Amino acid sequence: MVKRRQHRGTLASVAAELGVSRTTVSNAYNRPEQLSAALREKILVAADRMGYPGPNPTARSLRTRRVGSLGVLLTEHLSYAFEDLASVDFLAGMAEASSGSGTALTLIPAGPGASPGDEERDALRQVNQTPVDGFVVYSVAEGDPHLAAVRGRRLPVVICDQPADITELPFVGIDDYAAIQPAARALVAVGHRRIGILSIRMHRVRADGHVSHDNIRDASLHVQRSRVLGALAVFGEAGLDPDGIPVVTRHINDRVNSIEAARELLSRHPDLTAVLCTTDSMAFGVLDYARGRGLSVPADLSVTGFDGVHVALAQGLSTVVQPNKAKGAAAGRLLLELVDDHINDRPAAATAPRTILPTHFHEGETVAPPPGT
Amino acid sequence: MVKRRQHRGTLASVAAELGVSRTTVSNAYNRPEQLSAALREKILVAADRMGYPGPNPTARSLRTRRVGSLGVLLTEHLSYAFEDLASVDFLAGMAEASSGSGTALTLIPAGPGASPGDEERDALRQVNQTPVDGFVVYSVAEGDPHLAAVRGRRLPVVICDQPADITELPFVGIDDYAAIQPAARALVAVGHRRIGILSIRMHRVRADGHVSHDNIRDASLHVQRSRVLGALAVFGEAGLDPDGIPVVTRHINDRVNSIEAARELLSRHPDLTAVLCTTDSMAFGVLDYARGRGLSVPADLSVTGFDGVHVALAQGLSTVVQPNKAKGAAAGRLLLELVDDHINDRPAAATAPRTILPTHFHEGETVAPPPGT
DNA sequence: CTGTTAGCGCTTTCAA
DNA sequence: TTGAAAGCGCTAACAG
Repeated sequence: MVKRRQHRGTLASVAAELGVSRTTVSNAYNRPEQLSAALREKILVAADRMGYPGPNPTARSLRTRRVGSLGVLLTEHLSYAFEDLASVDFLAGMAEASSGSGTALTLIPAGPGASPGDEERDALRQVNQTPVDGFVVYSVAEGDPHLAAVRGRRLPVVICDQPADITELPFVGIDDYAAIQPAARALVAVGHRRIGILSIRMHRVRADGHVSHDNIRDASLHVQRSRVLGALAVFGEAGLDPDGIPVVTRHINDRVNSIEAARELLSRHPDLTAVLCTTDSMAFGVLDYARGRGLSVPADLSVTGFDGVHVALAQGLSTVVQPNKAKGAAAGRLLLELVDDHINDRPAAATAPRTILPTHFHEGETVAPPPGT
Repeated sequence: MVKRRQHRGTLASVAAELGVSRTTVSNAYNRPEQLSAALREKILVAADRMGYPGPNPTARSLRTRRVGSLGVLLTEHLSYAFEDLASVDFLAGMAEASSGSGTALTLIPAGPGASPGDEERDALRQVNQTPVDGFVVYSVAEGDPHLAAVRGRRLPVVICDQPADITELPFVGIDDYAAIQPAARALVAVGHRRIGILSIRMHRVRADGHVSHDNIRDASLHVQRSRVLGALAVFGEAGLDPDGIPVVTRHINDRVNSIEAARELLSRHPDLTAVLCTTDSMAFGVLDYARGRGLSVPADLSVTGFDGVHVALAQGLSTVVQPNKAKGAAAGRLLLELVDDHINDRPAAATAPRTILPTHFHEGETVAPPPGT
């Protein structure tokens, strides 16, 4: 017996069928120039007839040390990522970068694992189990165990948005602290003095409701922290009492939670004349809530957002526009380069590149002087 | 020399370091109950110290024949998928299904390949190169070579939306022909007689502009074809001359193209009092165009959409609502089951399951009697 | 509870 | 142009 090497569809089985060597069949797929066109055609036809789908990608990866897919690690449940238009735009950018090079995109489920006690082991498992050539880590909290797991796996990594303080790793993001300031200034410029802030989560663990400013300062989610602090700085400079500015957060920024957050803020502080939001999704919540209460925006209440997603711009929201798609494209392209270097054993750059993309304030139509001015 | 088996970080190197066998180290990761807690801990700690990130997923996959990721094959360029809110909702559903089971999601770049001549070989390469446990094929044209490539690879497959006529493969979708009819009926019910139709592409190759009804009948994209034919049937029953109903298509349904399509339709047929669209995105294009021309909707022009994406409902568009997210979840769950059966050599069901999900018409506020009634 | 043996399917020198 | 040999890193029997 000839060592039953031709299970169902393997290179070996095709080679055996045709009486050529495995190398030759392999070459037919990977190095057309290494054999005659006629032989190549003969092999491909035979393979087709035998139902051989071509070299098994897993085996090939093991040998070549290249998978052909970039991993994307997203905060929290994967399905939230698709509900937030900003992260969808980011993914569109990544898709553009990766598909340009024929590389696939693998979305890693980074949800809180099945066993709450052993979150770290779960995270390790989720991250380590999936074959990829490198990772883009998108907007993850500082102490997230998934991030630790990604770093443990000796593969190229690009961080997008947060954590922002890991200088050893390449970074793509914006200057959140400065970016939000034009929105805050727009509000004080037209005379608002009683302003509230709505933000999505600042910590990995859920803690909805009013947050103290101390709490903000040691938030583990840098992006939200910077935006809130940036706005507070502007309000302080304008002579407002920073401590008089209520900040309400929600862990998830979907429709229901955003409306609920607006209700919490505005029913507890009915005197507010403006709400600054750290995402467009929360601003939509304020708009919805205001509509429900018969408040007119901006006559009765001014609102600003952050992100500049399509719908926000189309609806005339006054908001900070950040280049979400460009961010994804930049992160994707950078990672592709790093992967290439890594696979070819080229040394990494001495210092990790940091790309800070520009933002701008879109005036929109949801800011006006406070009522009675 | 001991056969330098400890390159940098391998199971073998950890085993050698500790003087145990590879099996034992493997068990420490995969079968905790097979060794003492103390030894396991010792191994895990040593691995950590040595910078061993745990079993290489590619090698593991090769051995276990399981990758831990589901492939999603999307029409056209990957980045379009993120621009269309309906497909984003679909992906959210898939993400929900897959992450529930700790499985990742791999998006296959199915764009028209680099070499236009050899599209088929390119498609094969893209599909065959990526390690996955199975595929969900989302809304792909009948003759698409990527679909052929997917079928060639002997892995479980679920088709979503189209092609609808491959009865050998499991299918998840809706009844497009019937689904659009309430929208068409809503228009004729209030008295519209001069109606235009806007649709996204019906063929794989780009062909923007007015299309003949013959052209529609042999469209390779079943979904669009069914929607248009379903609407035409209603109009015919209502006594309209089907041939008098202009149909305009665009290959891509982004904002710019949709507005442009609306312009083409309405400037060539200024007498139209209503536009039925086969996607919400195109309906938005009509709304935008109408606003630009000073036309009031629905007083001057009635509009209906299809998909029922969040924004459409929020904006009061009269549209057909289909359960995009549920479709993704159903397809994902089904594929997970099939993958499980496949890996455990359980035989597939004799007949491929077909899941047809329900749809409904959302009345909205963009349909009213034609002007002058 | 631990170790030995035998591959998973492929690519890659190197030699013919 | 083609082929033989040598693994890539791991896990699944099976036997101790």
